[in-house]
Amino acid sequence: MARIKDIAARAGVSVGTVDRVIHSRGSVAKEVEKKVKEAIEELGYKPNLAARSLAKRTDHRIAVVLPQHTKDEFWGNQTQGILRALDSCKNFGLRGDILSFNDQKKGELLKLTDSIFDGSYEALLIAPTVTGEATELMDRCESSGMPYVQINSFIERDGDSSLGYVGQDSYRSGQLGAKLLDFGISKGDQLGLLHMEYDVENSNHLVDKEAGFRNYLQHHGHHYTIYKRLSDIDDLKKIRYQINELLEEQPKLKGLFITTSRVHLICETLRMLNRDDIALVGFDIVKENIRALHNYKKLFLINQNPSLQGFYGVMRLFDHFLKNKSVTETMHLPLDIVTLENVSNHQYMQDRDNIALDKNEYD
Amino acid sequence: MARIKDIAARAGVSVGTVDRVIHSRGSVAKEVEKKVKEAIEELGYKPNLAARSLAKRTDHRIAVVLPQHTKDEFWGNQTQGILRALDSCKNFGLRGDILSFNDQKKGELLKLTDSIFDGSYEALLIAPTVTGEATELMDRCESSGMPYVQINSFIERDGDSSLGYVGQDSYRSGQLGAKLLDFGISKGDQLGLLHMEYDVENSNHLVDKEAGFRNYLQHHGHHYTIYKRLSDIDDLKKIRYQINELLEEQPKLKGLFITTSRVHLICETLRMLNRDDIALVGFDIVKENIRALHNYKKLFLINQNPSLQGFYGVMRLFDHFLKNKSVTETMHLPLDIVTLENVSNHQYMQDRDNIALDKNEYD
DNA sequence: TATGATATTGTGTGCGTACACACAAAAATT
DNA sequence: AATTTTTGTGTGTACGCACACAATATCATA
Repeated sequence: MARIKDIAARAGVSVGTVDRVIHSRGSVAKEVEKKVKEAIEELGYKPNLAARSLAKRTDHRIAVVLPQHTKDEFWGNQTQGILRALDSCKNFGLRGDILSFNDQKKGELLKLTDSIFDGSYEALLIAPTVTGEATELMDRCESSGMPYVQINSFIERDGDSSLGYVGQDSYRSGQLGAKLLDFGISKGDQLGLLHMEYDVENSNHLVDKEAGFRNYLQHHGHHYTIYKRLSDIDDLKKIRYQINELLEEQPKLKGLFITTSRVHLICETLRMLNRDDIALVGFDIVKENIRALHNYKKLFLINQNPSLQGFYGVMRLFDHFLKNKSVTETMHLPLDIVTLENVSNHQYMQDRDNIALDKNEYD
Repeated sequence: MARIKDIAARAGVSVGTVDRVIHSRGSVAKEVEKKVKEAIEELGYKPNLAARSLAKRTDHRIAVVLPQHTKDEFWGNQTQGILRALDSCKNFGLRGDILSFNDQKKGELLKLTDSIFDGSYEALLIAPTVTGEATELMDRCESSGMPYVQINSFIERDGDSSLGYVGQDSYRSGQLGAKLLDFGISKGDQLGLLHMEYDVENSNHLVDKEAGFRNYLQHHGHHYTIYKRLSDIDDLKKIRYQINELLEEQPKLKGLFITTSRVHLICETLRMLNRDDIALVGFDIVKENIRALHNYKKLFLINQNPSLQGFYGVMRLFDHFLKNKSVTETMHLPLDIVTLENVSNHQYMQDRDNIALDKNEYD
């Protein structure tokens, strides 16, 4: 393994010069720089990350901005992945704080602005679920030259500070849901899509899911599909009432695509109505949905790998700071189809994205 | 972050003594050892891996034993994952060589014995597809105290040197295939299982897949299922002949579970026979199967995450050597259901298990 | 030619750990 | 009592790199 010292010898200069070339610190004569770069090339030099992070005196601190978790699920999978990645990076000079905000209230995200930009952070990892406010934050990043990575939701923008997006491909998840339901029903049966969220228009991912769903069905001869929003999405009785109405109107309905993790409520409802012949596709491996998998045979969950989103999001910043490598491409994580038969493996993976990250001998 | 030096100060000893305690090198008075351990506890000391691997003069070398790849797919996904993991570990003192063997011929695996045990390797990562010979190798590991990790196939054994298994859960994949097919057919339709491999009995994973498949169907009222082995699995004409025969015998057959990656041959056959109404479930994201996804609508692939198997297998050895942490539990990777709609994400992931492992600035 | 300014290059130190070695004190042996 | 041996402990160096600083070369100007 070639070291800086070897490069220096090869190029006939000192390690200091090589260092300046590697880090573009300037003050190097052009022909010398060329010689050094050739030496680097010829010897196939790759910096030793262990040594590099050891030699760096200062940590890189990043602010992680996430929506608050609901009480009953305090450690969201997203957070888990982030914490694990941070844990594995801490020996290599990357540290992060999680700043959470209430995404149901306006203005809560922007309240974090001061903390984020008070000088203690070098980068931002953000789940921009609240489009407007998140955009403001990212603009501020641009103007102050602070790199940022988006996870979970994506707001298209092209600034120099952007380090891209790591997250799900909602459009494809819509297609996937359509394919599954299409596969599971018989000729002549009808399909439907159900939004269970308050503010659908302002949630990019819901809009995209619907678009993907429509796209698939249009290309596969389903022209009479039902698209609906539940007005009340928490109260089981009201849900039952609405669903019952829907089923009476649409006797041929045999498959429903629920665009959020609330699908377990529909499982419960349909079981009460004795209509568990209806195939369901919903989202996310959460407690209630896992339970639903046990009770409801025709249920598939699409898992968006939340913990990997967090994990790779952090890793992108790791690459940026520790490897001098800035990835900006979109990284779409796999969409997993989860059933009772494979849910255990997925749970396991969510617990431990990387065994290398596990607590070590002195934990 | 507490360092060894801090522990030493706290315990009133020198760093050398702390080092001896941490690594159980002996020559430490009992009461001193206790004091040091307390200090470690109180300060929450965690070794700095960067410094550790930098200070270690010697690399840990591991032998990776894999079946040869076929010509047209030289870099198996398995190998990819392993190479990536090795690449990311090389700065941290873990190196490995891949030793491959022809698993179609008897005795080929054992020919590697001398190379493995010639003293250049400290550990073994093995895909024990050939049960008998692999067992012999692992026994040798036990008697020489060399740790080993199994990937891909699992041979149950309990020796002190075993670092467990990282791989698929074949039984569950059989259940999963059954569930999918069951979901996709109508009442009264028939299902079947097709082995496309020469030596089914000696392939644990095929036996397990069949068992899982049977299990699911038995519990869901399918009592007339067809189980079959193709005698010729390479020649398309002969396959067509056999399949044609099968379909004539079983007019109600509407779904087939293919236990190997050769499912694309069945797709082709069924298309020629104009019978693409038959739902198919097969294994693995290989070129031919990806193509098949485009041509054959009712096809699902089960992905066993081969590259993650390799990745985590190596990481286990990383933990063992660099973190003094030995995991021995079985790690079953997620079984992904892959369709045309989500295959791109999976391909992407196979290309880059971890962006942290990507080639860096001087590649 | 001397002087200073600037551009370029070299040197030294420390990051946290592992490990070889030196050394002192205590114990065992003569 | 003198010696060897054992046991316990501390010290110093190196790993590869980043960075501060020292040193030297180059050049324009007086």
